[in-house]
Amino acid sequence: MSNARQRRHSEELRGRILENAQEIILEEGIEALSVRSVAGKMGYTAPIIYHYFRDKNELLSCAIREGYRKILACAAPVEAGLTPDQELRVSFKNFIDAALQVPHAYKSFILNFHSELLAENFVLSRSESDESQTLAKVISTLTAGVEAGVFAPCDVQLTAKIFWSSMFGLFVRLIVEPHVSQDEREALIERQFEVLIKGISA
Amino acid sequence: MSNARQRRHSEELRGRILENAQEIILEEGIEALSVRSVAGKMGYTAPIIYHYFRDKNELLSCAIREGYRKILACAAPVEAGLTPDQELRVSFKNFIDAALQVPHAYKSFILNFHSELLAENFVLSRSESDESQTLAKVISTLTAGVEAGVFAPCDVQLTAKIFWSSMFGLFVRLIVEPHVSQDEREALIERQFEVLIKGISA
Amino acid sequence: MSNARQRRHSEELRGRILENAQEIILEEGIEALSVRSVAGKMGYTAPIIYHYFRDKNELLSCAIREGYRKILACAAPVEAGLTPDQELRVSFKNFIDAALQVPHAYKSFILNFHSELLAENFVLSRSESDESQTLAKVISTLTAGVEAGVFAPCDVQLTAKIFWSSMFGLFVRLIVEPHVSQDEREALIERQFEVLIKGISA
Amino acid sequence: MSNARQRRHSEELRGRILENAQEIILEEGIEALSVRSVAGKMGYTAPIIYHYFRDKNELLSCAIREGYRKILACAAPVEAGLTPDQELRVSFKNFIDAALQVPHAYKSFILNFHSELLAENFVLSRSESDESQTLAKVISTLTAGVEAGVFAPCDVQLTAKIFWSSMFGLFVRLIVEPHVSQDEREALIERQFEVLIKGISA
DNA sequence: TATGAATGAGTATTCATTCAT
DNA sequence: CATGAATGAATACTCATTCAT
Repeated sequence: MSNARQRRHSEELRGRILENAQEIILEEGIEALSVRSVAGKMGYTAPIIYHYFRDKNELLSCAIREGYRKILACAAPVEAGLTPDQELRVSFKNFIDAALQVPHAYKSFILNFHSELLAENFVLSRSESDESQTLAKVISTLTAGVEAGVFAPCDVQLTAKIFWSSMFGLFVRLIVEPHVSQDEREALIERQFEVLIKGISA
Repeated sequence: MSNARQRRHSEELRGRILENAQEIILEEGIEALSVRSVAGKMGYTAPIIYHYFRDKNELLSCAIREGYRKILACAAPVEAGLTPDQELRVSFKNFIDAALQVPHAYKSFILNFHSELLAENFVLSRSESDESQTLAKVISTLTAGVEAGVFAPCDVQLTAKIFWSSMFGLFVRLIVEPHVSQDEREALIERQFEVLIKGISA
Repeated sequence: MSNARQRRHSEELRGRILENAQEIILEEGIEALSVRSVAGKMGYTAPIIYHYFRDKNELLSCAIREGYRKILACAAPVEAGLTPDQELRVSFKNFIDAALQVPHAYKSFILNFHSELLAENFVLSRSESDESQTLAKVISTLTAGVEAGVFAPCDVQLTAKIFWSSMFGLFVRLIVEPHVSQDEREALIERQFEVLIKGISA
Repeated sequence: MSNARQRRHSEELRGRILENAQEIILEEGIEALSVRSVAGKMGYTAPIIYHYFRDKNELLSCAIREGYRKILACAAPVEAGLTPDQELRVSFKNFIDAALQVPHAYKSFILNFHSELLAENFVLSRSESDESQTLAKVISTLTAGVEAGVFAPCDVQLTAKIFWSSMFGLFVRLIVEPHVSQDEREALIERQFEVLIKGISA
């Protein structure tokens, strides 16, 4: 068999390992992930993992990182033709709604402050030239709003960060507190937007 | 006599165990806490722990709960004679400043979503009659502000919650992202208050 | 307080320890008996046991021995005026019926072949002058039967032993096999007597 | 090739573990069997056991079951051409003689009322269609005897059971009481057969 | 008399990891 | 490529026992 095919096969297997690891994390929690549990889930035995990952830690890091990316990718794109404040509201609302349908995933991936992962997802401490994807859209929407005279002139970078972190706070609490009714949740999200939007309005 | 002294000794030892457990959690992370690690740290052997705690879980819960209380106790009380918005600003600012001096503690205790502890610290999902201490002060200040005509009339419960969770979000990010400069931090806190206060003002 | 009273108290406590140990054995099985479990059951702490028993083994031996004696004492005395074969039948029947009402007790005490206990309850290997209580009555009844011409002349000692051990075998199986219906049990006992009595009849 | 060899090796090792477990049970009693004791006896470390047995209980069950089978296998087959009563006498005699040469084994395995094993060895409570091997031969011999007019007509099932349990009782006592002389033993066995056979004769 | 403290030895079990094959 | 064997180091937990008080 050709070298190339082997390589493809090899990468594919590595990918499958990661997928299985993510499934275990989601379904049984992060401490249920063991070298053997992931190998066993795939019908393999433990040592095979070491062909593809140096040690358990590498496997774990990669799995969490990928899981995190997958989740962020879920954030639905926003339809065009909205006013800036609608845009902010809709995009966050979409994200939260999507997220709360798989709260487990978020608890495992977003709230897992795994050291290696953390550095990759800084939001407050990035330089302008290196903005996180997450933040970029907020910034552009805010800028548009300020230019349109809807939002008061301000340090857009700074404002985007506190907007984002405010929403993050509500988001985390909603994930972490399981007994908030749907109505209550809607009310909280709505009220938070109301306050924030009013707070940044012209 | 002996009885009393023994009892005091016993309680003191229990306390020391908890302190050592908290230190381990702080210094090495929560998964480094084992019955033996805490006993060993104190120069004891493992079984003695079971004199004071039914099992590891009880030890863990108590340690986390106490750690959490210690931290909350740090939140400095606010001086009198402030306007409602100043009061909110000062109390949160104090809390964040105090917290950021022991950021490790927060990562371990506040962000440790240990199941047993979580239930005790729900903020969003409490009924009115059972408000969390954390929230109570926010509510009373908001109410005072609304009555004074400083804040716009609103659902005070709801608004307090989103106020709190917004601050929580910023707070978590500040803990989690270690490379935010003091200036930047001040600016973020200031801006967030600005927006929130404006958002709820009359 | 007087020496005598102390002594009485001491013996009484020793007795209570044994009773509690027996209860544990009966209710939770023999491997549930630990120095601490028995002390705890009495509201005491473990070390007190060592005032009354050298070690756990002594406690265990004594408890089993006493339990065994209590059980044997249950064997109801037989009414007078019966023919020898009736007497045998009735006395064994009584014993088995009584025993099967607390099968747990038997499994724990009679079937517990604890080395020290065993020696005290030999049935086959006693000398004539040292017959076990258990056997004595069988022997006297057999003797009476032989003298009355109901049973065939024979080595009464030997016959008593095999009579006893035959019944013991049925008895053990009935205790050990829990799914024998009452009817089936009656039939087994009846048939066994029939065969044995016929086997020793004149 | 390698696959086959490995498999053989694997099964052999499993077998060796069981053998060592049985030896421990025989020599030191059943409560001396621990995962580590058996591994240690073989020069291995404990975890290897878990390659071959799910947990200690599986190891224990297998070991006891195998031990039991080995013992039953010892019961020598009976030569042909005997009368029914001779057949019964000889087969039981053989069994007892064989058994008493390894009395320890019996104490450990036959008298070990391990829950899982027990169910497999019920004798009294089996249905007709599901007779225990142990009982089957007794039944067939009895039937033959009844048909031949040697034994009195009777409920053969029932009679076989009491015949078996009577012998079981004697057998247990002989194992449990170590100080019965060979002569005495012979006499007991002989007398018991005499009585039983007379008891069921036509 | 009775206790609390403390321990040492032991239990079953899990896991990451290595290595020869 | 993949495995089975094997291990060392953990883990939580239990228990009998001792000793000073």
